[in-house]
Amino acid sequence: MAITIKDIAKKANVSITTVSRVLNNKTEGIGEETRKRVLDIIEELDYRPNTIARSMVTKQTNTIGLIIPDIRNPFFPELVRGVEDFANDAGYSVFLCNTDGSIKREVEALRLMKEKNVDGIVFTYSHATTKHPFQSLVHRHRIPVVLLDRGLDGEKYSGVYTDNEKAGYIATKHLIDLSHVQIGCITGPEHVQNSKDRLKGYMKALNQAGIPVDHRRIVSGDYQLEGGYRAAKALLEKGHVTAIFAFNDLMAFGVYQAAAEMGVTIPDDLSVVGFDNLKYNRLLQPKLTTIEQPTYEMGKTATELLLQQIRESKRVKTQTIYLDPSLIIRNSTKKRRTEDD
Amino acid sequence: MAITIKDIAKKANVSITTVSRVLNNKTEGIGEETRKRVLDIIEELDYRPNTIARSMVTKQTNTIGLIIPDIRNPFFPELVRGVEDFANDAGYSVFLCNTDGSIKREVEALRLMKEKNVDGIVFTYSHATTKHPFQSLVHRHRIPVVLLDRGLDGEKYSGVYTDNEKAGYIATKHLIDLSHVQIGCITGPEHVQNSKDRLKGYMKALNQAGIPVDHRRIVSGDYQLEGGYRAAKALLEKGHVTAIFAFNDLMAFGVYQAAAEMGVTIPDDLSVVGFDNLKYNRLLQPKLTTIEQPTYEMGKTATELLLQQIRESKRVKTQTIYLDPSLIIRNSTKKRRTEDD
DNA sequence: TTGTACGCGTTATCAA
DNA sequence: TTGATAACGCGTACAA
Repeated sequence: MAITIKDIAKKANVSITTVSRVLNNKTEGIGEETRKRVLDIIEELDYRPNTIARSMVTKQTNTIGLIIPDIRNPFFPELVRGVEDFANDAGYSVFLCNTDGSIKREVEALRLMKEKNVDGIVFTYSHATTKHPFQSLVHRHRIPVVLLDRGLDGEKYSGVYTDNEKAGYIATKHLIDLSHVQIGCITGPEHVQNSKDRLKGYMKALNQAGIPVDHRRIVSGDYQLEGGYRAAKALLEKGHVTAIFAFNDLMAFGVYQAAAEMGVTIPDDLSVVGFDNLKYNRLLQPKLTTIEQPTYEMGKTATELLLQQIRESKRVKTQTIYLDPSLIIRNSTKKRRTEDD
Repeated sequence: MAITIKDIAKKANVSITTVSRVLNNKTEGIGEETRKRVLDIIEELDYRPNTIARSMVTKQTNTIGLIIPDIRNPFFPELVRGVEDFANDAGYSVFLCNTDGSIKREVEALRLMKEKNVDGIVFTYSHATTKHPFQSLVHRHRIPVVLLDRGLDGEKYSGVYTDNEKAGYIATKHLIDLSHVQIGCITGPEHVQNSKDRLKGYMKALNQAGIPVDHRRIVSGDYQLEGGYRAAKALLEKGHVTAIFAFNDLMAFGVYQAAAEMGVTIPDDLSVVGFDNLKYNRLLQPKLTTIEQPTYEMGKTATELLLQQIRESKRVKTQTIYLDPSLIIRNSTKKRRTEDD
């Protein structure tokens, strides 16, 4: 059998209460002498309190859940480390759960987290619909939640996001500044909030420049390389684009592939802007102009917010934090060749 | 307050024992009628048993720990999904922990897992030294462990690996078959077992072909892009290599960068073989010849072994499983130009 | 300053 | 077929 608080108590000739006090650093009501004796014995036996038993009474597990679509999407590892590092430093462990963006699995994950009695959940919410069962679940269990990266209309829950509308705006503006007019864009899945916001920014930039929005130039992607490839093919075949704004780098990779196959040269024939500034996009030739979001930071911030919410369980007012994106100009964008050149 | 087994019992006019039986599908000793009644009420109240309380008595948490160096290394997400998917399907949750390959953090992670009472641990063991505190920890707590990807000399613990020696052999053999003689190699960190094994394979192939091993052609890397870059620069500057075998794709990426900077053309001036077959190495130009290992499968298999060990807690004999690597020939390797050409 | 005793929600043992 | 009750290991109100 594992060694328990009782064993320590017996060996130190004190009650378990006393040991418990020492364990929890209760300063008052304990003799310096006994404290030391207990501490020594704890050390000697390498005793660790049983967190399960402790949780039974404290109702806390020092554990949080992290629900994401798919860790294999290269955007997420950085985010996950942000969450993990902050959580660990604060004494929390994290359950990781992949849902592949399926509502069914999101609900399962949520239930699971509840059963595991996590103290809170960081959730990258793939479905920006208010009908998501998420709402009733969270509400019924009163479990602290912070949304991350992908949110929900309104500010009903705390959340940490990149300012996606702004990002979409500056990316598109950059292309406009390079004299591009026929600017295609490849969105993420339709139900993902950050994609919607990036699209807003895209349209805003066009409107502001007096360029009419042509819906044939807006193609749905899936945030995967393959979707970017297909979308780019469609855009390039229908012609009439001199630039493409892909809503993430992965899809921009697909654009590169499609362009290569079709004999379209980047950036001479086609300018490309991506999103995320993935570490390994430096492999691309030419180097990709892209939007950088502070991914690691986002994970950290979300976790910070969550722990805050957990500790001051009184209704801390929900906060929504938008972090600033920035445009990184490299070699995949270039001034459009005009008839005059 | 959350709803408990008591509430169900009261509402169904039965004892908690009966409810517990229904919950655990005890077939014998329960009336079909009462079972149904209880089940209905459980459904009606959407009751879920408290896993913590359950764990208190069963000594099982249905949780496993997964300890890896860094999820941001693109090799690991695939591995992690393999573990996660298998574990989840079997009703287990997984704690993820990054150690950055530091022994100190590995030990911390191990302790943490122990405190969280995980039923078992999947561990990618960065330090193939028998002095690792890991040993005493695991032994003292009698906690099932399966090593993954990176092991330990000997077969003291169950483990799932790629047959790295074979992989190193076929990669090198491929270069030799292309008439290369001056073949450099960039290893992983020195204390990592899989790097040692790959090196064995490399040497074996050279020996078999009667090519003397030149230790100036063996450079230590770190399994990171940057280390591959530095090592490649060293190899190319000292000259005398017409081919490089990088012990992972990430470092092969670094080789590409170094080559580009130094005006060395792949594959005309330099053949390159990588290792891992990362999904996004398809972005490289020319496409990378590499070793594929069944990463996802490895994660699955390791978890399968672990759960087996957990369930049949009687000393299941330790198993070591080697999965087969395969060589994927693309465009980064080419027959060496000889003086006769 | 220290200790006794109860409760957390569940399973398991034994009796009815 | 069912139920009363003792564990599991810890924190804590209350008593000493």
